[in-house]
Amino acid sequence: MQDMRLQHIIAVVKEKSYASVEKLAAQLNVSAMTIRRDLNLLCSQGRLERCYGGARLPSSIVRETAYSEKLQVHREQKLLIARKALSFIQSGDSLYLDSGTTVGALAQLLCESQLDVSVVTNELNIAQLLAQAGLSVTMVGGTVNQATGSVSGHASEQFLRQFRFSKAFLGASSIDYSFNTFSPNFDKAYLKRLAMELSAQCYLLADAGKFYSSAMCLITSLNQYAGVITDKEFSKAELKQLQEKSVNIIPAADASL
Amino acid sequence: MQDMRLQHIIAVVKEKSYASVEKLAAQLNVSAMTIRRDLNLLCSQGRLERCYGGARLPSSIVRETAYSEKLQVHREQKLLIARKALSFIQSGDSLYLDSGTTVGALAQLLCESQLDVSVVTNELNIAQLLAQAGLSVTMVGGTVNQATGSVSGHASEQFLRQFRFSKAFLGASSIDYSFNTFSPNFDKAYLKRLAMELSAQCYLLADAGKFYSSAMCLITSLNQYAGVITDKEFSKAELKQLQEKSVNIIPAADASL
DNA sequence: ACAATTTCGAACATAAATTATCAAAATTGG
DNA sequence: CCAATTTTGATAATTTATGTTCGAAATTGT
Repeated sequence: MQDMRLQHIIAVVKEKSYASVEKLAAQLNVSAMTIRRDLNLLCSQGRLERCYGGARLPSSIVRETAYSEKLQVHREQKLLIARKALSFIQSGDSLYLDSGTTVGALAQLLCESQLDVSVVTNELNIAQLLAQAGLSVTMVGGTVNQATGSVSGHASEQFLRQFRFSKAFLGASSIDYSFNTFSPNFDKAYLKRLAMELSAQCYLLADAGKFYSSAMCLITSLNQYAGVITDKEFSKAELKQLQEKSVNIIPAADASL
Repeated sequence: MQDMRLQHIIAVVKEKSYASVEKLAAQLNVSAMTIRRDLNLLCSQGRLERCYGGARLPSSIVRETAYSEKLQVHREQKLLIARKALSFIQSGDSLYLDSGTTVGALAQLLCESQLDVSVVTNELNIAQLLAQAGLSVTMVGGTVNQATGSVSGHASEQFLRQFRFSKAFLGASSIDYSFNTFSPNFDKAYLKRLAMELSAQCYLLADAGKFYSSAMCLITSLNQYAGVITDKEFSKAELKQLQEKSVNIIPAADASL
């Protein structure tokens, strides 16, 4: 039943570019609480944006999200994931940090930590952040992507092959029902695969919203990562499936705090 | 509901380039206090600028990065030099933009221009700026320098050799009495020389303050540049000397304005 | 420079929306 | 059909948004 509701909500928001909790609750004959849960779900999937009293279309278009602003979205989850990831890093590691806001959060924590590591990254913001903090950073060369400020392409691949890493921390734009990771961009997907080849261990950082959707380009399957660090809570059925595919899920929120 | 209000306010300000607290309060059926709170919020986000009794469009669309702040020092001179440099660029050029604030000013102007050029740069800020403006940008890979946010080193040299440029715009930290250019860093000096080798024409951008001091590492002599764009006013004796050494000085401030 | 006027922002009060929590209802899998 | 899980609804506690008042600060006119 809730599937219908979600569809309806999306439709309404798309048409009117805004919908209030109250009206949706009346239209759909459910309580406001249920609508809020739906909106929060859709928001976490990036399908719309939440605001006090309702929801509106995601304003992702062109809106100049400064990097630090962008980090604010789902900041708690991302930080939780990043904190967990940080616990896998030791002084002396040679790291590859992929592009993306969750990995960006990890970079921030890395700055504040006293860890002595060498970092290679393909994202301009991350390179800048870490360099300012005095860490040893190498920027991957290549074609700069307008939207994300990351580099990719043939030149990047060639450049990256000169390195080897003890650990890589990667993002992905989505994860489908068969537990494969995806990126919307072929060059980026390839670069991620390459980084995985060059790393002794690699970890996927994925917030709950990344699950169960897919993008154009396949990266790899979840069991290729040494660990998948996520804040998503899995049902028993899901956990069983994941175990069958020998995927190593590392919950972001637990013990270490 | 305040989300809608913010949208409306932005729209009004964009259209009329100014909106008063009073009128907005009347239009939107809320108290003046609420409008003030909204305006202050939008102002803190840099989406508009506050003024007594209302708000107006932000004066510069350029964002408040630490970078563009840095450009403020000697901003007029740098912009004058950059504007002159811009006049040498045509659509179709393949450019190398060196690191440094004066070249950074050129990058800003390049963003605002409608020129269709391909750019390779070794500075993170410049890469980001140009990419956001939708230009075709390639970032040079390599070790990131903590202070400047530029890359250099062996990996950068190797990377750069893959390219050829129609024009290069370079900075220098100082110029001595014998009209040689200098950099405080060996790797950077080498990278600049390399960029010059790979470019059909190269221009030095140097504000008046750069003259008559020296740094550790020699780059090259002034006559190796196709042109030296500067705001410095030379004496007749100096001009004679420069002419003897066949240095092509291009005054930043003149005619074209 | 001074006073009159307007605008501003802090503090409080109130209303609305949200979250957290728990129990009831619906759904699912055997 | 029953037990286990998930979804939903109701309530209280919390957070957020808005309006009002009033003294301080800015602007204007003289």
